[in-house]
Amino acid sequence: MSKAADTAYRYVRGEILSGALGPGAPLREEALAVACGVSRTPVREALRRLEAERFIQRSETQRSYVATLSPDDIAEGFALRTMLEGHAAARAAARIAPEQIEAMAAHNAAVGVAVGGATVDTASFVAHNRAFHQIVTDAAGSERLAAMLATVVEQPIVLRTARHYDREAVTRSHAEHDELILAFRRRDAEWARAVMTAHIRRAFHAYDDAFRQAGLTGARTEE
Amino acid sequence: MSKAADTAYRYVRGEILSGALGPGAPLREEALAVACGVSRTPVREALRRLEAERFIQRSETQRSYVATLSPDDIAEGFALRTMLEGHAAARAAARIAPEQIEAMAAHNAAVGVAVGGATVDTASFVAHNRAFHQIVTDAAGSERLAAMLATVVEQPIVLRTARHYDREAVTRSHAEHDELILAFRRRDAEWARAVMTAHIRRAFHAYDDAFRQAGLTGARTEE
DNA sequence: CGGACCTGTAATGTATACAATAGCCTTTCC
DNA sequence: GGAAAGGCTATTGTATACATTACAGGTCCG
Repeated sequence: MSKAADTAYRYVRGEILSGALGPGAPLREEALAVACGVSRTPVREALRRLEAERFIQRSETQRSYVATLSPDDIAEGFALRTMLEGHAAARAAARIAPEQIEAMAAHNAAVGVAVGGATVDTASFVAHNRAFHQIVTDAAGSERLAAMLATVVEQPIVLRTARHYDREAVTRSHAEHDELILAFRRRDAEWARAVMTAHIRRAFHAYDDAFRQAGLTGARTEE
Repeated sequence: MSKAADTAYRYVRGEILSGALGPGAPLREEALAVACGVSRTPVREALRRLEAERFIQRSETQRSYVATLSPDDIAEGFALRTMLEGHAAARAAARIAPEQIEAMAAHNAAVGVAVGGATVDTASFVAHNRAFHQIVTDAAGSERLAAMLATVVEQPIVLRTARHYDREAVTRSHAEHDELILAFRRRDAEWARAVMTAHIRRAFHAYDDAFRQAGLTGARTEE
């Protein structure tokens, strides 16, 4: 995407992920255009892209709103992420380069520092956790898969700013990352898939616990 | 989408699926605009949507071309479709309405007619097969899942016009559909998932065989 | 003779004006 | 006073003009 469209995309996406625009908030093209100093044309392009990525929903009358996720939507999002990221780990095990494994180890060492201090360094944890997972997605070598993951990975980020991470959860996360690295070193696709699957499932329940604690209706684990 | 944008979307999509625009063909906005009697603006919107759905790829310099799929892309597409449609079947088993099951049975009866004659009625088979699978996707009740499936289901349609279906393959397909209906009647999610998974995997190999027969490089089953 | 740069041409990116449509408020009639 | 209908306003859809960027061809210099 080019300059103005990219500006609009990042602006709207940022407003949504930061929580400045909550679920259901209306998105008027003209207002967004003046807010980020471009014309409506690139704003429209950004909105359509965000719609494809499920950040935005449109009414039957073509008006745009920040997406509202039901508990089932969230549970389903995690179910899809579990499958897709497990699959990505299996593919990555056969394709990942040694340098990428080292980069993952470096990011996970940083995660260890972030969760090992007196208080959990949430910002650092989030950044290195994201980078760690991104390497797996990249190593899987499937753009289609990467695009699908993009629509489910960022979904629950809104809550991240609202809560402190549970130390036990992030410590487990760190250990699971280490095990994934071991699976990659052995190039064991099924091991990698299993570790990643368990990792995302545990993250789902950690998220769900925090969600309920925040006084909202939790997602239902079905099936 | 509104009128002009929808016109452009269907026009370009149709040209790609019909094979009139082969893989790698350049897509110039102005030319497409005059071809379907609208301005560049709705054409651009259609191209961006088709890009999100992976029908179109863009060069680093922002030019648009009909997507070219490598053998690994195709194999990966089927792998994703296997996972996602298996998941859809499992979800559908818990949610599908009796009328939907009856509709599936009706479509599969039509499939039986299409594949049981002196020659296979390809057009009828394709139409009813598609409707059958669409009911499963709808019954799964997840728009996100439906959107993901849309990007992998149509992928290999280009070849459908070029070959006659193998009678054994379509007959098996018919039988597998029947078994899926049985699983739905019992509301057995894991049975439904297993049947659908096997169904798509078999379809992949049928596709791959036809692909090789057509003198092209077949997709590689990896892992 | 080859390569690099520069210029012309053609494509895409952006802005803006205009058209169509949906929503809302007001007004009018029962 | 309420409900329905009509017009006004706000928002999105489309077209077009202009800006910007990339590709290609040629020319100039080494």
